[in-house]
Amino acid sequence: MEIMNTNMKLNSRDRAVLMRTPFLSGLSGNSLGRMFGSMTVLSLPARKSVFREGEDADAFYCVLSGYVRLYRLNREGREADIRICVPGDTFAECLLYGDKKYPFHAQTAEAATLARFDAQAVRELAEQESDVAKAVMISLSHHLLTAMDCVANDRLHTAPQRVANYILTRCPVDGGPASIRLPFQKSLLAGMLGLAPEALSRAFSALRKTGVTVRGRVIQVGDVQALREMNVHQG
Amino acid sequence: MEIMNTNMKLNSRDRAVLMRTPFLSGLSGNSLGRMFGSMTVLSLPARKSVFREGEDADAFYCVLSGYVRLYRLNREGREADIRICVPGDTFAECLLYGDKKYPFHAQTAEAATLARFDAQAVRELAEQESDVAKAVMISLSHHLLTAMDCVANDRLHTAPQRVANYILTRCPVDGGPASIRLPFQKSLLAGMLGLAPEALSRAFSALRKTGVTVRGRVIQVGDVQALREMNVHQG
DNA sequence: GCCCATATTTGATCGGCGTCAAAAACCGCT
DNA sequence: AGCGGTTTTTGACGCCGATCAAATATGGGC
Repeated sequence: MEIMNTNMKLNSRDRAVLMRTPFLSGLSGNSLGRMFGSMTVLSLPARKSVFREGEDADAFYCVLSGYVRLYRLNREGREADIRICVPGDTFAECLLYGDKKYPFHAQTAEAATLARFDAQAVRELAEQESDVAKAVMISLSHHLLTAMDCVANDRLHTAPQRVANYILTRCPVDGGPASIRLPFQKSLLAGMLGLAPEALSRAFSALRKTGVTVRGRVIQVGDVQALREMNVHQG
Repeated sequence: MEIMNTNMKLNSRDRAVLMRTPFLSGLSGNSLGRMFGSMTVLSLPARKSVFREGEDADAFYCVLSGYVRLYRLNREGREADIRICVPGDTFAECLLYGDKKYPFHAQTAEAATLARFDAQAVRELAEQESDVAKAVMISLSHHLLTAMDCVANDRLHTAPQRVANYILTRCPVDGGPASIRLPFQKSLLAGMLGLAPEALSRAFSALRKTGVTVRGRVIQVGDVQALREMNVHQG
């Protein structure tokens, strides 16, 4: 069942996440206050819809904890993830100057806390305060780059390459061995990479010969540099 | 060979295209004048690089005539289109508040005329003039929605479905027969839809049984409504 | 530590699309 | 209208990844 705490006080962790987002980190005290004024906080259980495609788009969101899937359905009901939002991510700001309807579904992937910003209020604020407008532009730019990356990645790389890329983005930059822990279920990662869970699983086993071992959520990389080069020489 | 006419006078057609872009159409006279001040016009022959991935990003562009491909390469040199820019489109505004380097290659697909805007100048202008900031936000929002559409489309639809969708976006909304003319080569359309040219060709022939006939650049649709429904019922 | 619901892996199969090569159609030119 | 370079289509083939089903691993609660 749904739990929604409007005007709930933020706990310190959530508050820290919120202040660190590109959206709020650059704001003056005045703008910040007004942004908080247009904001409410909500907590949702896992697999709960935040909004559905086609609904009136009257707010955008920032993830404070948990994960949110943005996805679309085809006519047969199969779903494809467009983006996985992690703590600190904002989503659906594109509606600020875009459509009047949400162009995709949003659903929590686990229990999540979200900050909800009233679209109309922020739109007006952005017209008046250049630091808010700048925050919106930074955020939109970043998401646009990420989305274009995603298109290129889907079109250029095979499943093992995408997985290797993902691992590399979460590894310390130097070569040598590394160990990372996935912050969420593998099925969520699969969707993020545009793969079926089975394909992700097979991609992991294909990477075994490049020194990648997986146990549960823990991924061990024998040699980060070698993994990077595998991606250069073959698929 | 390259022809670049800095401060060239715009012809009336190009000027009309430029004024109709979301970028300039909403600006006050003052902002408009300053935008023009940071702008130069260039004409390029077909297949000429506009900029390369990794170069310093010091300008963004608006297509006045012709087409520009934004694409990326994988390690084997295969290219994947990220976006095809048509007259009226701006591209690479994401650099305004994003990276310092272009994140993809841009190349003319045929002879093209482009307006080039100095990034630093527009960045400063956007800080001062809220109508410029708004234009940037509108443009970024729109491109973000388009890019997300593209991801969803790639992940959800087969080649014939993507082609049908493309045709439908260029058809009059009512049912009944329609005839459209592709504004560019089929190979460009293929890249736009994330397909090899051969796959596009086969997709067209798969659509024949739904009443789509292709001769050269002319596409005839027997029944727009039927095409729309084909997309509902099966791939 | 054990149990159970859930997540993940593995196997088998199949369709879709990329690639290479060759034939055909197209388009701009004269 | 005919010509020639380019684009598109068609055929043959193979690989990648989706799907379905069944086996196995995982991890949270007791």
